[in-house]
Amino acid sequence: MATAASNPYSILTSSSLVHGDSAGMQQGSPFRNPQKLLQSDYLQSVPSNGHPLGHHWVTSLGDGNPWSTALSGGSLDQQDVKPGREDLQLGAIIHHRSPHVSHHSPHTNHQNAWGASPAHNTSQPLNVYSQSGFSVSGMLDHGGLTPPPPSLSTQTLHPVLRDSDHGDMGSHHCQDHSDEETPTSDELEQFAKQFKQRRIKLGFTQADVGLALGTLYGNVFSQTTICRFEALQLSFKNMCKLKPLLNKWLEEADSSTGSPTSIDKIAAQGRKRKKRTSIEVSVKGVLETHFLKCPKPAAQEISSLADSLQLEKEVVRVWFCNRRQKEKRMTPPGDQQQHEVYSHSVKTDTTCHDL
DNA sequence: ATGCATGAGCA
DNA sequence: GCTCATGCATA
Repeated sequence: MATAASNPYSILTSSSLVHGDSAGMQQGSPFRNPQKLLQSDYLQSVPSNGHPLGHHWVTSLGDGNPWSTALSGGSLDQQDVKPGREDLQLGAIIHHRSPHVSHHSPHTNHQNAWGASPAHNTSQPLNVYSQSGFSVSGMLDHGGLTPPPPSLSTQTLHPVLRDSDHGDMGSHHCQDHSDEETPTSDELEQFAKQFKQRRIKLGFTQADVGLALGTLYGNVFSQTTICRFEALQLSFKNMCKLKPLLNKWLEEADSSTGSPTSIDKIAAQGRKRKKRTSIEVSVKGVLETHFLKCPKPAAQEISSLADSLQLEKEVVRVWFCNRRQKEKRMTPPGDQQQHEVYSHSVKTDTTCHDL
């Protein structure tokens, strides 16, 4: 059906012209308390952790072990630097907007869903921009926005789930932080919250920040990523990576307030993208059902599923990938409290034959 | 804000 | 083919 006949190259022009409108609506969501420490189902390979916690981080250790793969994979130290984006290296941080944004601090406290913070984890190989450490109290001097509530997260973090180095890759988690590397999950949560407040206060949209990061440090990020950061919808490692950058931006933005200037106009990307497939709700329901039964269907099963649903196999495959990924993040959309999710069998990750 | 998609790295 | 980071496109 839908082919990429539209305009793959969308030269967006107005994304930066908006007056923080997107920012205004972003905080509207009352949030969802990420309290579903679900997915204990596919933590098949966390047998000897010793801790019964069902945090998703644990599950990560099970099949993917982000700490290990990412560290060795190197996807952490460098992200793809769009070659065609240098043009936007203009002045990204220097466009101030109408300060119509007052404080609204939604502090919808959602306690960090990441109970497990690998305190030992990834000391980012990338540059650590952390030098001033983002003073919490120092940022309140503007509008008197209320500081984040005392995080009632008494559940602190678990000191490490267990070493991730199972002789897979060379040892490297030698985390000797000097200041604030490897923040705790709680710290990340607080930072994200404060970051959002400041950002809005300054009148920047998420997209602005993403662009600014590219201008300042060469790493462009999309509105999506900034959004997910603020919403804590990234992996712990990912959050750790972005935090220093965003922290730096905050400092820059704070010091350069009052420099109304050029808006940036970003160019588009050259990549052709498949038109987004819109899966019907009914079909989604079926997929969900299958997912609950088997989060990791075999290729064969995917095929049959795709066939019965009249979807491309690839679409189904990707759907499951995304679904799994979503489960690994926290703050699962639409869930307020934990519920006993699909926690049953599925120990046989590769062989779930049910349909 | 989020759903579907891409691509790198790994197994 | 999976995970993971990331983003275009869209609701």
